[in-house]
Amino acid sequence: MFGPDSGLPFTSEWERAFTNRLSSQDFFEFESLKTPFNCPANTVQFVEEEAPDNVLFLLAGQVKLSMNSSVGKRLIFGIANPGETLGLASALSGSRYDFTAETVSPCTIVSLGRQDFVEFLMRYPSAFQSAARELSLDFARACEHVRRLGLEVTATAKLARLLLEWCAIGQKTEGGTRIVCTLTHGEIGECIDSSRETVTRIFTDLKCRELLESRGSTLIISNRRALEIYAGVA
Amino acid sequence: MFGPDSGLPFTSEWERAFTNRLSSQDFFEFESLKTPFNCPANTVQFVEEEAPDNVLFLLAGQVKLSMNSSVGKRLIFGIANPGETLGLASALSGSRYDFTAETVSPCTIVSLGRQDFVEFLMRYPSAFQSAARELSLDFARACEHVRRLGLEVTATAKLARLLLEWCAIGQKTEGGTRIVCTLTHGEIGECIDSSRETVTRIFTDLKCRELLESRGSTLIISNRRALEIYAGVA
DNA sequence: CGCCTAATTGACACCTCTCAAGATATGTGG
DNA sequence: CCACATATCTTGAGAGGTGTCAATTAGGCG
Repeated sequence: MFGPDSGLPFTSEWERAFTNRLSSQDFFEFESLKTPFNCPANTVQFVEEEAPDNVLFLLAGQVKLSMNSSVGKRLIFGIANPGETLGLASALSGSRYDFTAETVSPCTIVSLGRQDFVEFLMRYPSAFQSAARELSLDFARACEHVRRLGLEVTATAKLARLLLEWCAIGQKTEGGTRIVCTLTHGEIGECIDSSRETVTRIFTDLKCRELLESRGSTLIISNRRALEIYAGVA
Repeated sequence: MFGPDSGLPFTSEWERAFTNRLSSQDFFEFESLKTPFNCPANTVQFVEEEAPDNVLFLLAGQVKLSMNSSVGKRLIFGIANPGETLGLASALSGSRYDFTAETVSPCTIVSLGRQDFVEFLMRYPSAFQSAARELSLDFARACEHVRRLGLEVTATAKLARLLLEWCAIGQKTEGGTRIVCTLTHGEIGECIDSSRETVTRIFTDLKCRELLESRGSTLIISNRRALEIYAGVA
């Protein structure tokens, strides 16, 4: 398995933070809690409203976090990347999962029992602090989602805001900011609460105005400021 | 000030949880961190995007939590009641406030410096756990808001879902569930991302269908199930 | 090459926003 | 108690954005 100096990826930032402070014995205790596994794409890890038995640590792959209504409508809450923790809020409060988690690519995941996880955190305040920080960031992301859905009036502004959020983690080049987006138009629509067709129309419009370029799954935004102004993003 | 057995209200559930486990000396250390004050209605406590210098504990009164766009649009995130902590996520991560907090009635508030608060939590894991639980509930509430805005299609469904959420904390009587709502139609609109007029129209419609009664600031929902079905709430 | 998914584009309907006018309620001062 | 001011609610009419349905094209993969 992984050790403090193994060089293998840690499950998340907080794990790296606290394993550095553990003795070998404590570290092995933590290791014994881990149950890693691999799974293919399109596998549901847990479903919203389910009781939170486990916390998941995403080592490799991507996981789609979504909310589903009984009438079939779906809203994509976000895409989790390696290093992120899934079901953290539910683990800490014991309330049911807030969203559904489904792999979008083959994943390596570590699963910890909720009780074991909580008890472990109680013994290592620095680990607890890191977990709390991650949870705070989850909260901030949820707030950002509320802003995107509720504060922007038109679908154009919502999409522009989403693109600008993606820019924050995109790669900056001389030609602009590059974003790799493997989502379909339909899925992008589920991120901003609009239809597949509307996303297509807005993309076409943005390309005509030279605010956006796309090559395959890569999006390029040459002038972020112009995009903000055109879409009237707050 | 307040002591473990003073009988006065505690700032929140987590405070009650951990003060019971503290020695007198530790308790007085916590007390020394507190800086309580009173303030009138319509006072802004902190603004979104501001650096989080303090954590606030609401002892009495109500505080409106909202998000504002640069073009004047506003979204009401929620109303905080006595016992709730404001700015908890920002305190733990250090990132800027996610929303604006403004009193809607005269309030009694305890303010703690962010650093003092975090250091205190690090020394008392049980307090930390309670704080984490409250933060998790904040996260769940944010998710619920995302659902309300994004998963429901019509304004009627969004409003119905909001009413049903309020029912959860409302008073159950033989005639139905009673909710005290001091928000104006315009403010309710800001909760569900629709206009003042739309709220009026939907309220009128619901009353005609006998799904809702209103007497002053009291709303009565006699048949929650019927409301769910009519609005097609997920 | 053929199939299948995704993207594209157009037409139309509908919900909701905006604007406008008026009614009702609440509060204030004489 | 009345007159007035302010805030909130109510209702109607028109316009615009977006969803839905439908038909076609493009792209990926065996």
